Amino acid sequence: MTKSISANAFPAHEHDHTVCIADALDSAEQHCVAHQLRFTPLRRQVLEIVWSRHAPIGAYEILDELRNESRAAAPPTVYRALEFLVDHGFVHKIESLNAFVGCDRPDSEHVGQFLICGSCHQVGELDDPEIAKLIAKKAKTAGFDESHQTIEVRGVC
Amino acid sequence: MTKSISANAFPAHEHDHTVCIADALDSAEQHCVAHQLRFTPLRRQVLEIVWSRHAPIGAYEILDELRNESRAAAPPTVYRALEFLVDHGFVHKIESLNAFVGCDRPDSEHVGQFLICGSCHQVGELDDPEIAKLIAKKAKTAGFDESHQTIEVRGVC
DNA sequence: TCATTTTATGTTATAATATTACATTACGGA
DNA sequence: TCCGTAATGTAATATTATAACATAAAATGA
Repeated sequence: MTKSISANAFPAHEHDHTVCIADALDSAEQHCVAHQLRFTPLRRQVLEIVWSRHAPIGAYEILDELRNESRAAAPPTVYRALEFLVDHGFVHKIESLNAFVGCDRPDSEHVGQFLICGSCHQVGELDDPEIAKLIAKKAKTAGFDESHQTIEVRGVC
Repeated sequence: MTKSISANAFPAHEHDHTVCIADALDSAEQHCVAHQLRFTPLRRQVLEIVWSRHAPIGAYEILDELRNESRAAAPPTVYRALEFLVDHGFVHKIESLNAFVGCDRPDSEHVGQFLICGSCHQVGELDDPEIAKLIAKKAKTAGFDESHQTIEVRGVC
């Protein structure tokens, strides 16, 4: 591993992004081996496309990329791969953008807490248990049994 | 006013919903008068449709309702009215559902914190400044200047 | 190994959500 | 009353997502 596992928030501007991609693919591969999941060429290819930047990417942009890379692809091709990747924590969906970002911590049971920069359009991930706990507590107080949180914060990084 | 202004979370099962609707329309009207906004018949009609239940309603369901009520309507009719209503805090968009719910506190500068029940499909609103502040603080620590929060919690009420 | 079953992908069509562009109408202020 | 602006009507289209069914590839187990 060439990279720390700390809360990433925003990637440094000068970081070597090829390393990001390689690490993310490696980590996904390892997770799949460990959990007997099939990390097929298509899934790998889609994950690589998602990781091509730190900004969210839409399903149809992914589709275009796949076709550029001369793979037969239609919307279900993309959405099925994304479903797998999201289910296993390799990718998060940003609901307020209908778009997807890579996640490099598939193992951790984290909820996504996203910082979406309106200026550079990158997305940082704040993975703060304190926030998650407070929300769960407040929800419980209101008589609500929480199962999943969506937290997306707009602003400027 | 026949209804308390406390954090509403989930409406009581036996509550008189016609009162909800009337109050919401009244409060919107008052707000519009106070702020010189035009609460047109269309906007009122759309707000009333949104308030017809405590569950989120999609734009095209609203469109169907408008047509049922024999008004000429097309998608932009609905989306423009919704834009006005959302901009002025009479309605919130639930991003993870692509649907809309009424809000009865247009004046307060609250972020929406939504509790979405997977069982009854109603949405409660948790309007907790402590949560908002904690998120703003954590974002700031990560070097992020927050301007808007989207918080949507799934679970069972 | 081969047959069987399951999982993944290919392919076509279509559903659901949202916006653009331009015409028309209604309103508010000089 | 006239003018400028804001709101609405209308047609077309863009964007996001899923359904349904066929084919292929992989895992399982005799």
